[in-house]
Amino acid sequence: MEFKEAKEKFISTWGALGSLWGINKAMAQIHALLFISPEPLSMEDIMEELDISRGNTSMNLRGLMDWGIVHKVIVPGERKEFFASEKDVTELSRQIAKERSRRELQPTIKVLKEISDIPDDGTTKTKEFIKQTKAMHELTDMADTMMHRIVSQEQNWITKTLVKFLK
Amino acid sequence: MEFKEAKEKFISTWGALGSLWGINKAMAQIHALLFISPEPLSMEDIMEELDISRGNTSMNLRGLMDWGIVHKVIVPGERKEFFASEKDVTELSRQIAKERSRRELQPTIKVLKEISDIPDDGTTKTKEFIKQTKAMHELTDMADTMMHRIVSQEQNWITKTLVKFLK
DNA sequence: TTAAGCTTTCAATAAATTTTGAAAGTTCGA
DNA sequence: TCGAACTTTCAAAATTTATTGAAAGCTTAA
Repeated sequence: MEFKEAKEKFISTWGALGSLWGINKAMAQIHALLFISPEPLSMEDIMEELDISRGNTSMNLRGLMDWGIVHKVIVPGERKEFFASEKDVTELSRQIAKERSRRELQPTIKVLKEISDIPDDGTTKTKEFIKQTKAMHELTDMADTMMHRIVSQEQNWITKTLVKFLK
Repeated sequence: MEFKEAKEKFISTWGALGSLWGINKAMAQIHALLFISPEPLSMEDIMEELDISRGNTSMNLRGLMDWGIVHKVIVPGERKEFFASEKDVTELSRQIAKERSRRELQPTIKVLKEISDIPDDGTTKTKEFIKQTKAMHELTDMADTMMHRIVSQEQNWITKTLVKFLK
C-alpha cells in the first residue's frame, strides 16, 4: 500500500468512526486530514482535498473548534486563515472525553437523578422503576467519574497503575 | 413528578442518548421500556406503549437481541412471544462494551495497524502520517483493552482498586 | 472609505436513515 | 393437513440530517 491509498483509507475510516464519538462524517474527515498533515491547511486546501463545499467546510471547522481539537493558525504574510489539529493523542482524548461528558453524560445523569427520586407509592411498577433508574444513575455517574479521572491530569500515574494491573 | 411523567422522561432521555452507544431512537426506547418493566412485554404492549408500528417493533427487537441485551421469554399457556431486558446494569454494560468493540473498535484497530505500516519514503508527509497513525493505533488499542478489562469478569476487583485510587 | 479577499450564514436541495403496513412466512393446536 | 394466531420482511413513504452555493458579512491594505 502506498501513501495515497493509506491516506484515503485513514480519512474514510476515521469518517465512518465519527459516530463512535458523536460527530458527523465531514467533521471527522476534516479532523483526520488535519491530524495527519504536517502543516496547517487553509479552507481551500480542505475543500479541494475532501471535495466538499465551502459552507460545509466552514461549519464543520467551527464545530471542531467548539470541540476544542482544532484551532486557527495565523501564518504571517497570509491573508487567509489556516487550521491545525491537536496532534497529541493524549490531549485529544482528554478533550473529547471532557466534551462528551459535558454534552451528554452530565445532562443524562441529572435526569436520572431527578426521575429516580419519585415517591414510592408501593406498587410493583413504581418499585421496579425506582430500583432500575437508581442503578442506571449510579452506573452512569461512576462511568463519568472514571472517564474523567482516567483522562485527567492524573492520567499518567493512573494509566501506569492500571496498565500494570491489566498486563 | 409522578410515575407517568417520570416514565416518559426516562424513555425519551434514553432514546435521545441512543446515539451515545450507537443505536437508533426506537431501539433505545424499546430497551428503556423493557428495562423498567417488572414483567416481560409482548409486541402488542410495546407497539401500543411507544406508538410505533408492528414492523418497526419487530426489527428493533431483533436488533436488541443481536446486541444480547434483550431476550425472548416464553410464557406458558400464551401463544405470543414476550420480551425482557437484561436487568443488571453491570451485565448490561459488559455486553454493550463487548459488542461495540467487536463492531467498531476492532475493525478500526485493524485498519490503523495496516496503514501505519506503509514504507517510509523519507518525505515529511509520510513521516508525519506514520507517526500520527501509529499514535492513534496505540491509543485505540489501549482504550479497547482497558474497556474490556474494566467490564470483564475481573470487574469487581479492578473496579474496587480503581475506585480506591480515584476517591 | 473603498474594494478585494476571505469567511459565515442559511434557505433550498440532496442524501441518508427510519418508519410504515400489507403481504408473505411461520408455528401450533386440533 | 388446515387455518388461526402470530411474526418477519421489505418496498415505499416519511422524517431527519447533511450539504450546497450564493448572498451577506467581515477584515484589511491602500
